[in-house]
Amino acid sequence: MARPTIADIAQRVGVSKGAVSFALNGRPGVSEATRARILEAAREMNWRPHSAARALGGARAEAVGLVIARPASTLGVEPFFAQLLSGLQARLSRQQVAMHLLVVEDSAAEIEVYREWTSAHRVDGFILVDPQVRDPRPAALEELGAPAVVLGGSGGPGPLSSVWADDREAMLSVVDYLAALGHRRIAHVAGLPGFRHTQRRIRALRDSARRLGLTGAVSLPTDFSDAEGAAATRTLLSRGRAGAGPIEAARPTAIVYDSDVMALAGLGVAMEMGVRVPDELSIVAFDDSVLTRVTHPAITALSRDTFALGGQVAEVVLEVIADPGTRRNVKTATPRLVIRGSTAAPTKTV
Amino acid sequence: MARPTIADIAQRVGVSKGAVSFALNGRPGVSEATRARILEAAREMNWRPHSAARALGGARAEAVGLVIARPASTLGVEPFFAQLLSGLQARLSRQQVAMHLLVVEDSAAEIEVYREWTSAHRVDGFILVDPQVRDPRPAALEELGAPAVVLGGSGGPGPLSSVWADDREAMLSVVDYLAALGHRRIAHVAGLPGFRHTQRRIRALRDSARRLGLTGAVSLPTDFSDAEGAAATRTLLSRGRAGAGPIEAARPTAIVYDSDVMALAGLGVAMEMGVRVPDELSIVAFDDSVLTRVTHPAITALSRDTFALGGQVAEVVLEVIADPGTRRNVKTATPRLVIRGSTAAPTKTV
DNA sequence: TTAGGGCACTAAACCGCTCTAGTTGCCGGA
DNA sequence: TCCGGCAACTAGAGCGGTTTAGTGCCCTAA
Repeated sequence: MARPTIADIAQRVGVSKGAVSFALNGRPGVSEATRARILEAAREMNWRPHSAARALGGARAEAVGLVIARPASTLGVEPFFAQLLSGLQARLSRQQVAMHLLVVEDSAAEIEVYREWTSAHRVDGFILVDPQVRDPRPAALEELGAPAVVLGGSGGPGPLSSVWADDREAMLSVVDYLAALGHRRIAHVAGLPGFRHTQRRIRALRDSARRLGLTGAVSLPTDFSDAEGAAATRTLLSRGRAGAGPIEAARPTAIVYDSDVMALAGLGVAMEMGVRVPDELSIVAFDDSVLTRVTHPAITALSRDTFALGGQVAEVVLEVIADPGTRRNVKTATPRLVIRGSTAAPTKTV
Repeated sequence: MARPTIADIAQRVGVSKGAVSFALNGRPGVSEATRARILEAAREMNWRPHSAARALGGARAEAVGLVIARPASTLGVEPFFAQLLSGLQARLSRQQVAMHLLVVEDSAAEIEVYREWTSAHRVDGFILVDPQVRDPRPAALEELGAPAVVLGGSGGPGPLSSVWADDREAMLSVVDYLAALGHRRIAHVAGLPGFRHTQRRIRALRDSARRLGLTGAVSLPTDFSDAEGAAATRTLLSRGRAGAGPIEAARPTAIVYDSDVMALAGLGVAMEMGVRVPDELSIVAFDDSVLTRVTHPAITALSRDTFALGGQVAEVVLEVIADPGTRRNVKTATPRLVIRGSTAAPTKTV
């Protein structure tokens, strides 16, 4: 038999479809003896449920959706995403919940996919990543009534659950640390300016600089690619070369990078330009991974357990799916600064 | 209205469900005027197809399945996987085909998931990764009649399509290169011994060593983790320290690593042990990524376009799904050796 | 004039499962 | 003895589509 259905089982055991359904789902309505016979027959016939048929009846899809609006090519570069995915999987697969994954062009396409997957009962909930400054997606998800959790959501208003880290506090800890070492000119190679967390970091740096009286604290936005990270570094390190620019345009003694990949690229540029790290330039990465640990010097980084983060996100999305009424707002541990060889007190040459 | 169905559309336009179905699927059977009215109504009512309902009727799921039997925690470490995923996505999303992703414990669980997803019409085909030496999975997929492509399949017998690279040739090119530099003692920190490609590489090294008359060519299997890579390196570099071991046990002058992560770990160990790279030890990675490019010295590596590889795999799986009769056996470009700073002629100290 | 064919469309079965509204048979109590 | 109640089970509608077997109707050609 191609694929046995409950009707086949019913026929074989000599009961009705309904009885088989009850038995297979552990529902009352059949005697234990009959249930045993049905289960045995199902096992023998190698029966598997047809989730599409169940979905039609309104059951769970046992899957969560993750739609990413980034060029697919950048996904593989960021260890962050892979780690996150791993963490998600680790938690989800414990309940045999799969992940439906799609990479799209932009937010509009992303919303359309939300629509389709929701109408089609293809997933039970969504994980929304890369929250933006004026982000149309949360409203769209609300309208659809789809359970969802925002990763990196600031925990602002709106009924969506979120899991987020305190970027502001993290940035402050970096600046404090660098300032304590004696750095006065701190630059920031930021990520995409449309991202919420990029904004939060930029603002934190600016505030912190004002408070500490640092001059020339500057944030350069990029697209997160190693290419733009390198370019930004080149720009920064070329400053004040010819000597007499204003103080703001003097070469920074420390650079904070919004991702490990960019920090790495920056380190490469520094070496290439003959700028010694950490003597002439301190480097801090706003994300930790294998990458930062294996370079020489190893890169001081804000470290967090991205794998665990994935697990937390999965946990919350499962909760929200189980009980759509709940709203969780989980603040994860603030990334901890791990001091490595790429940072030191600036030498007093300039 | 919560979610409009074709019945709602039919009622509104004043035609039958069948007519609506024909119109929405571009099938003949309705006049152009009616079709236009139906499409307009569908648009206005914000109708979306219900894929579960379609799946019940036997239609495509517009998704491919990827089940990975590895600890989820290792996924994030290997840039390879992320890159592959990106490449897959890039190709699949062009046709709005999603990916159904699940991480499981072992091959048995993997096969069970194949069963379930196939019976449930959840996916249209599978991508099978990490082919093993005596692998039960291809047979299981054949039995299920599920379209599938094996990534890294040797293109052996069996009706499954495959996409693979010539590991043997690649390994030969590495050994030839190292031998030409003057290396005689070449070690190999291999991956999981159960993997086909690990076996091919081990065999290629052994054959090559015999042909070139190299002594003490040895392969140490690992689990691909940086921890085991480091441990293997430590073992190798500790050899011949006290002096008078047999030649086979002397310290190698070159180590080939089966992954970039392990090569990185190995480089770290060498530095830590005070073994200078490349003077005292040459290092080659059997996989290229950001990782190998950013270290100092940068690591000589067998480079291939993993992103493109993902695209090829996606292409083949889409083909096989479109026409289950076809069997493609795509040999990808052999990884090309990119010479960087981690390899040099051995110094004649030993 | 009429048979025949094609077009536009309808009615209803069907996919596999769930779930509600019965129906049957048995048991205990009045 | 009869009836109510309950457990065990059945019948069948329904989920949202697709698809097949019609059904009129109009046009054309003999």
